Amino acid sequence: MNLFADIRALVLSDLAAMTQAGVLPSGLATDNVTVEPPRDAAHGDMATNAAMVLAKPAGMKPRDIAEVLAARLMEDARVVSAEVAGPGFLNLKLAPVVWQGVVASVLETGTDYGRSTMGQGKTVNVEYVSANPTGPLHVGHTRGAVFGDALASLLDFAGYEVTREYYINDGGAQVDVLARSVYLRYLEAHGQEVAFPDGTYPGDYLIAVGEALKAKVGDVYVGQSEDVWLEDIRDFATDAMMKLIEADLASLGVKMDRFFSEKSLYDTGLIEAALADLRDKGLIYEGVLEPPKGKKPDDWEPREQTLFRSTEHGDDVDRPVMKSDGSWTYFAPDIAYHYDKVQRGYDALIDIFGADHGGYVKRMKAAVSALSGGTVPLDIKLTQLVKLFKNGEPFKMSKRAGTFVTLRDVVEQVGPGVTRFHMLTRKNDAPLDFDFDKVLEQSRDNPVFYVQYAFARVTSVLNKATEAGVAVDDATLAAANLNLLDHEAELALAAKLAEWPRLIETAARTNEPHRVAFYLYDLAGAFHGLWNRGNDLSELRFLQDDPKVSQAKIALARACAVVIAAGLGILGVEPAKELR
RNA sequence: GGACCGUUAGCUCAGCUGGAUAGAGCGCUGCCCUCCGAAGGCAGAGGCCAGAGGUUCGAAUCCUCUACGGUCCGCCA
Repeated sequence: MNLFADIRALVLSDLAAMTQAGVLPSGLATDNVTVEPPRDAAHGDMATNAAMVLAKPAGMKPRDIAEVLAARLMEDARVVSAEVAGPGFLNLKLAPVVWQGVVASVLETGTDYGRSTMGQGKTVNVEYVSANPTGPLHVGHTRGAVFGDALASLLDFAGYEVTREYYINDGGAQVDVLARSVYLRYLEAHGQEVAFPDGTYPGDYLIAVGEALKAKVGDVYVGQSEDVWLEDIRDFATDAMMKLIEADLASLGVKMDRFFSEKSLYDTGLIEAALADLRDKGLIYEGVLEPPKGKKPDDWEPREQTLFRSTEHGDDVDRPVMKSDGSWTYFAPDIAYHYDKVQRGYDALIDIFGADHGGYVKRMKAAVSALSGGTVPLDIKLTQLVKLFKNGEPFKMSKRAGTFVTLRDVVEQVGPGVTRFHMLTRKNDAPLDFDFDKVLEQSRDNPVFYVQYAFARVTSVLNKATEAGVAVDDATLAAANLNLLDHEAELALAAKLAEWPRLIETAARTNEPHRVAFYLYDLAGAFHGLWNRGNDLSELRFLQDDPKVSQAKIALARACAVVIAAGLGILGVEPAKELR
């Protein structure tokens, strides 16, 4: 149930009737007719721009249309008043029974309230994290992980069929480096003194891998040359790293549906197939690129390479897919991977990259556009840097000084819920401050706490009511006499709940889960506001002497908690029944 | 030289498909704690939405240019 959609449907049906009656000319496009909450609550509950949108094509004055429409709208029982305002807005005031109905509806549908069918079961692949399998995840990955995971849940809630996917970069030189690093740890496990030259990974996390390798193969690789052990150790090490990464993700509550190996692309001929597809479309050629203007690399020399004509699909320059020595560039398996996603039949693709990969957006979009013939949209979301603070002081990370902050560090210090919620309190493309102390602060300016506090207060009210012998299970509350819920402040809070289904659709359409976090903060604020008014005005308290009245008011409180739980569920955060 | 992202209150940031007098928290000023959880509450001040053009009934929102900040720019991953 989406109240705004319901009222919009009412507006459209009245407009159709006006056309029927000859008031409006036929054939008017009503796509741009909106019904939304007015910015200023004094204007009423909802506003429609119908008269303004239609005035020009109908050749009529906005106010003339608005007045006729207003009269018709008021015939509906849900509409108390419809007033023409400003340049031709129609402000609607809705009957209390509408808002009371929202509360009942929330309690009847539970945390599924707001679930949308806008996705129509279309399949969407969300690829995120996709960090190199060479070590534990760090804070930067954390933001991508949280964002991607919340987005996936959001789309699921909005009616899409979502696949969460991780692309393992296990085909390039970096996994060879990993293998050599593990080999050194392996030698170390055999009691040898080793040094870690530049170009190897010295991290402690490989010590255990070296020992595990020793346990598995004994000393057969000791003293052997690289060509003997490289492939085997590479597989072993990559496997170990992916287990580590999966555990990191699990600590944050992220679970992928599928891990896709870059290496598998080489074995299956997918790269060749993808490139053949582009070649058939006339988008592959041999050529020489211009050097980049302004900043010419010192060692630049023109070389003929195999190029993808990405400029045909919106890119700025064509991109090499094969190096001059005949091996693939990094871009080639990327193309093949997206080719595979297209072949799998997804209706839409979403990639989450770190902002430092912003330069790859156009070429990836070009590739998908070319591979799918423009039929599969690819949206790429960039997540900006996370700036760490400790007690207000910038917290510098340094691998060398050992102050390198991993995902695990963050989760262990502040918990997965706080981490996830806080990471979503900024738009994905804006930098984010993360202060280890402030995110745990229990005050109004910490959104995580403020939302949880609202949920905890409701739990507290439910407990008190139960102690007083008042039945407060959801079924009872939904069937309570909600007509008793008639104070303007209470109806305003119910109206806030009515915005939830609409917010879901907006957030899903724009692929912006942070909107959910902001909404929850807003809803929590409205709830606390009503609570505070109860301090001065006892009739606004949730617990009353008359059990019937209590039930009606508690129904409203419980409905807020249900929506908060639903929203937190999308963000992957556990609601807290009590705070200490 | 080019591409992408950003620029909204003193600070940190929201702002829906273009909609009415642009919002929140912090900070500031004033008042308030016997009260369902004061881990605070209420009220107020504070804005040329970076600048300039354009599109239209209407622009923080769309387009163009400029300024400032960030990220990136042939075979690396």
